[in-house]
Amino acid sequence: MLSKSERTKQFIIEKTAPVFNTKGYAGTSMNDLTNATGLTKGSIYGNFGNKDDVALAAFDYNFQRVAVYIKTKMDARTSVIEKLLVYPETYRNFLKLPFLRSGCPIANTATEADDTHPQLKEKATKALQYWRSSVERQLKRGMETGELKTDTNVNEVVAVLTALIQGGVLHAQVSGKLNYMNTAMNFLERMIKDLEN
Amino acid sequence: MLSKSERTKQFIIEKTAPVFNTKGYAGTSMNDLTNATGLTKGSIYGNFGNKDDVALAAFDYNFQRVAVYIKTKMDARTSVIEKLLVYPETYRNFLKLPFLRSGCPIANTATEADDTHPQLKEKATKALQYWRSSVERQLKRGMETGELKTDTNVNEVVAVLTALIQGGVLHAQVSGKLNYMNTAMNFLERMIKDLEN
DNA sequence: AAAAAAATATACCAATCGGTATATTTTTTG
DNA sequence: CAAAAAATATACCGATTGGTATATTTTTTT
Repeated sequence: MLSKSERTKQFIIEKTAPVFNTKGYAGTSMNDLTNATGLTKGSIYGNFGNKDDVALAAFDYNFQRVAVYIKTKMDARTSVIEKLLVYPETYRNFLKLPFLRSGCPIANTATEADDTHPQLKEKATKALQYWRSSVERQLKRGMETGELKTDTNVNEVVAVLTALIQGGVLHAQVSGKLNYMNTAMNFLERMIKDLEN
Repeated sequence: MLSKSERTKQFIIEKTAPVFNTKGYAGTSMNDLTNATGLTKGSIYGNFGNKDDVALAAFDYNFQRVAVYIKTKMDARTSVIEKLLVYPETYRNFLKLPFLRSGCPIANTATEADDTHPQLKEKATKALQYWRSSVERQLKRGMETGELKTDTNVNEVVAVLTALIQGGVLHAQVSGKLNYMNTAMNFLERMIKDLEN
């Protein structure tokens, strides 16, 4: 069984992660953290060294939730194209997913922490790298098995897929409307289906 | 001639705009503003009602600089396709442009001010609308003159163009590398050229 | 159940936050 | 060049910031 402190630590992360993703690192105060958890400052500082540590753990949690959600859906499918189609399907309805409602953790962290918080920025960098290499792996595997066209421009597909999603999320957040996201995802869907050999 | 206060007001905006775009609204303090301008707090509050007012004016300034830059380059060209190609050309080298170095004002504002600062969010919304309708107008004009294919999916081109740019800027910021941005811009360039009738 | 250890709450700290009243300087007007 | 007006600087305000020392409670061990 997990120790009390480990459970509380996890509890703090789960409760504060959405706050960090919504209000940003600089915009989230210790007061926000005590409100979100119902715990006192002393308790939070008993489990984390400082606010930074909570923010870093919260980012990992936020990113993992997205990553696990995508991976689970992909694992239930066989062909590479069907697996890749998880992306447009997911982000079409991203407002319905609680861990994506307040935006992509990578994008939110990247724009804020760019010059202000190096540790958070590095986490965002690693997360983006993970995402890209994950898509890249799928594409290469599909080319090896003969499912995808042999002349597939891997780098381009990766760049366009990720950029379309990030851009789409951003536009949906700003405009409050999903139609532009849907249009972008329609395009992405066709692009993915067009990879078939 | 501009009054002293009007000149100072402009001076404050110019000096603080990059700070807001880099550190974000919540991350920028009055102290940052006095440092950036060399003026005292009293002077800044003599020209602006509060910090919000400076931030809002700074956003307008940041966005206008990008908009004017793009428009100027476009006005020097005749065909719609050449005009649209200003986008990939510009964002390929966005790190060299001082007003784009710290990222797209819309993206930076959108991710931060989403739930925290309604006035800034509205400005970002308006700016994005302006951008989209500007691209849309070009496309429609191109279709009318017969320069572009008559079956051009206007909404889709607008959504993909803007999303690719926003996503590309974000990725470049996070990774510190321009290669993914360049790949995305290669794709965008081909897409634009492919609109020709 | 008692003792030891760990986790949480309370009460505080100095520093910084945005903002303001007032004094001083600079600009404009007569 | 004075006087009036406007702009800027100084010195302060209460509130909030992240953080900590210590007291209290809860959990774990014996």
